Amino acid sequence: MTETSALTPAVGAPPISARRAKTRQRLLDAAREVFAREGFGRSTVEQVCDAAGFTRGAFYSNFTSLDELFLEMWAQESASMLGRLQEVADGDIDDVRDVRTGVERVLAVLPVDADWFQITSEFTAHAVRTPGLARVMATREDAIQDALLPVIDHLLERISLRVTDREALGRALVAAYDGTGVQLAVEPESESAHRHRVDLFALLVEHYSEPARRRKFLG
Amino acid sequence: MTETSALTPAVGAPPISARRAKTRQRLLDAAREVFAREGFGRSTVEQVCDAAGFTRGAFYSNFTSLDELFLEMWAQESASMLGRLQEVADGDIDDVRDVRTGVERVLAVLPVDADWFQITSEFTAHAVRTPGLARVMATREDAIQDALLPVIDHLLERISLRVTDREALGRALVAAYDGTGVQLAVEPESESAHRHRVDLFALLVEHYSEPARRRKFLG
DNA sequence: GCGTTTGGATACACAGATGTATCGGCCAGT
DNA sequence: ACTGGCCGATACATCTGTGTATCCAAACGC
Repeated sequence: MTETSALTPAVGAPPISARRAKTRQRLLDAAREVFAREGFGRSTVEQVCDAAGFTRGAFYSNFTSLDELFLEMWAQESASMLGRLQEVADGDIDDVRDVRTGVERVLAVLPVDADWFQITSEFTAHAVRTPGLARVMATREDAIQDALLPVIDHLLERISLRVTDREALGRALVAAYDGTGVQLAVEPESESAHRHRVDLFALLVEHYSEPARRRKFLG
Repeated sequence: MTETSALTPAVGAPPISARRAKTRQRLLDAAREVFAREGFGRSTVEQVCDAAGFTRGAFYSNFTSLDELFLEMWAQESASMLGRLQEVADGDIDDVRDVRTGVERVLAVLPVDADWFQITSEFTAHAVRTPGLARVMATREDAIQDALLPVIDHLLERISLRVTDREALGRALVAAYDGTGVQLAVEPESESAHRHRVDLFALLVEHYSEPARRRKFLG
């Protein structure tokens, strides 16, 4: 279900008071922290409540299960990421002169912290074996591509390039992001790991683009 | 001195009887199945024992914790994968005429099943927050590269190519493997997902290689 | 064959997590 | 202020998993 930011009270459901919204958010924030530290499977309701400064009563008043909390936290964080991506497209890109600087601009807004990688990684594993969640994951892939490609388009236009195969580029970038994420998480603070990530992204973008003015040569 | 039938007589440790080795293996096999189905964090000793057809007594007689069992299972599976990779290098490659067929040959021996992806994915997350295990992961990366690159070399030699930047290619391939693994797991049985994986591998190999006979042109 | 040893089964004591039922304080609106 | 309802705290019953101590049977040496 995509009852994401709870800004839209479902019809028939009681409206959410400001107080309630605040404790919900504190629980969500605490959950992110605890899941990252303990792992999703090993986290307990009580740990989350402790981290949020509540007792379990607050939790059961707001959520029915850890799974539900996890899902909402995930949706929130994903939405936030897509929002930041959008800001790159809307922001000032005059200083972007080549593919690399464009790539770095994009990567700067994506969450690189190990915490988020761990959460994502476990969620993925969890989702794969949970039919309902598998679709959430697939949807996420699509959403990322939908948000990412316009940004790429915009940046490439700035340097007179155009994407040749959007589908392939989108998939490859998502894969590259996930794959290099593992390496970044395993060897944190490694400068070379980050450089390799940028290299890989730039390579992909360049491979799937061509000069904007002319059609692709055949022959 | 009746230290007769020990397979690996670790100094100080009691030798492992054939019977013991067999139950250990049954537990290890069961663990792979249960971890994939339930997730590592949510698996219990009893679930593993049930799947293996034992009681918890057998488990505690052979392992001290689930972590230990997990680690041994992981090591076993990894070793098996590297072994199969080696077989590709040693096997008949006369029919490999281009990069794509070589890539397909390699990918065919790597474990593509969703089970293994899930296990790996959770283990990675787990390892990142467990200092001792992080090194195991880093070592695994190195081991994969060490096993993979000679195979690549061998296959490329067959079609008169040579690798230009081994380090970069190794990292990129591992990242591509992990990254596309997510996609394959999320949309199982998708033909296009597999094709995209092959495309990505081929692209990387081609980008990081050059004709074997001549040195790289500069200028 | 026959003890001896080895290895897995059984039983138990304990720790920790869950979910629910209930209570009480805090913040509206008048 | 007063009060009614919301919302988080508290207490309890229950369940599940763990680890260990002990028992019993099958395998091995002589």
